[in-house]
Amino acid sequence: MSKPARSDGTVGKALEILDLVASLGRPVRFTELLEQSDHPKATLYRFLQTLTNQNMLSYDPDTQTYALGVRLVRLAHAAWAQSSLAPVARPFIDALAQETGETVHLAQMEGGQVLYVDKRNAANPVEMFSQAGKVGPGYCTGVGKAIMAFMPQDAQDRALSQQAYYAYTGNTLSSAERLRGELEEIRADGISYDREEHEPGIICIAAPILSGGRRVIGALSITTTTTRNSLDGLNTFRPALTKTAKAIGTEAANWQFPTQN
Amino acid sequence: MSKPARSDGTVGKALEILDLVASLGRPVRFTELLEQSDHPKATLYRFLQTLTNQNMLSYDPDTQTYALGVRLVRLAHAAWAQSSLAPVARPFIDALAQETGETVHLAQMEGGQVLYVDKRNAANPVEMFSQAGKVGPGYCTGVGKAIMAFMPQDAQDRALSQQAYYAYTGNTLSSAERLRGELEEIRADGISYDREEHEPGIICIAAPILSGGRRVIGALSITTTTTRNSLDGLNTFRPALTKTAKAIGTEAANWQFPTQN
DNA sequence: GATTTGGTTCCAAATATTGAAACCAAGTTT
DNA sequence: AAACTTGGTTTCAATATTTGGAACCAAATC
Repeated sequence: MSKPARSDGTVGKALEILDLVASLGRPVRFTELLEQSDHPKATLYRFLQTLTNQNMLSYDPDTQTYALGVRLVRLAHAAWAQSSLAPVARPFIDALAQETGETVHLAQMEGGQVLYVDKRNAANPVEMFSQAGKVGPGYCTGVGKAIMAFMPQDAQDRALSQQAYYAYTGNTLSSAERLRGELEEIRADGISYDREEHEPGIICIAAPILSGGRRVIGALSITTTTTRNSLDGLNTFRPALTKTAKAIGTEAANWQFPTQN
Repeated sequence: MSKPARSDGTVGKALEILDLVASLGRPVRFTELLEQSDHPKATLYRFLQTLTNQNMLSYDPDTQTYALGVRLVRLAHAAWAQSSLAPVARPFIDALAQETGETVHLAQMEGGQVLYVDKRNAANPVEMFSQAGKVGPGYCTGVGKAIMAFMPQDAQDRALSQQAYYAYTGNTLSSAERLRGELEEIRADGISYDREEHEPGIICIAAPILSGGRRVIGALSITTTTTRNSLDGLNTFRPALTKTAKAIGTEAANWQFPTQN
């Protein structure tokens, strides 16, 4: 603690409160928030008022609780649709899932965490809103490592410092040094693996998506279980995976919004 | 224009900018935003900085454009998951779609507009993130009218004044007075219809969802086309629809977050 | 009837926002 | 090549907002 945490004025504080509500994962009472946030009563109260007015929060008078508001859903829909990554990648992901018969993830990174923006499961063809938007740790997932490996130095340093390095399994890379070492290899190789580092029995192979072949904007992974398949088995998907990732990267770079001049 | 529009201080202005970016529907240049927003250069610049810092916007250095950021997607996921409506309604919607063989929508209202939070199509079993989050007009959709009909007076008045009353079709209710009249009937009857008021050939039957039988928190609709079915045909679904809506309403009211005491 | 708990309002002091204007870097035009 | 755009960033004093301690209110509890 005691991190000044570049706090971006009033707007930053308001968003912090949204995150707080989100992190609790359920509708919350005023007092509960008061305990968590270090704002005085009056201040918190006004933020809550404002955010509720703005439909960023909703207030349920029956239970006297605050929850995240519908405006977020609307904005997120727009975000998804106007991103150059997710909509562009969609058909490619479909194809890859089809071809491999395994689960495919598309992820971006936010604040050191991995954010899954799309997912395709060979079994049920389309995944649902309630799935996209999930977050996961960066340091022990295939997509997280793939993205970090290709970040510019300063961003990578920041990301490395934001990891928790909790050892989920015996294979988890549990220090910044070890992770940094692996990132170098990944950068050289162009591929990352999750060797049961996050969950026992779950393995994956991932590749970064480089916009125009240069700037990393996300990652693509093929996930399976050790009972279904193996790392060697995943390796047979490598050509398809890298080809798809590259295709998405060029497509995303070229994706100019329709109204260009 | 010239509407003071209860502007909730700095936070409100920042969110206004997010909406602006969202409304343009594609990545936008600084100057473009400058023209649209009535902020001076320096002010807009700082807002953009802040929002980008906060991952509410993303900046693409290649194209020099701003787009909505990934943090929104993460927050929206949480919003969806912690809402007492959408997750609770899910299995009911599945069942209703199954039973009727028609398309089922679940909607809430935000700022006079209808926001679709879930959708189930008999044909493709699950609908996708890119679909949930869409918005539509309130005054000429079944769900919109169902929700407004059951709002408390002051909220209804506000909603009525927020409608555009553009006549999409010959059947569109194109004035607040006519709409108000219909809302009364809907309130008495407990059911609303869309009689090709928004799109020719598209009809629907909708029912409000009342939390604990009192407070309206959304609406449920069964949609079809005039070629597939008819208003009379839709009416045969009425019992199933109202039963489902009522079931969701009680369930949502009882839905106390797990960690209760 | 007194006391606690949960929420809302007041107001002066502290702080953040504001925007005109200056500035800078790249491209264009002349 | 000099002058002039266009697009973006920074400065700084004036101004408007936010801040939070404390008072206040209502409802539930002792």
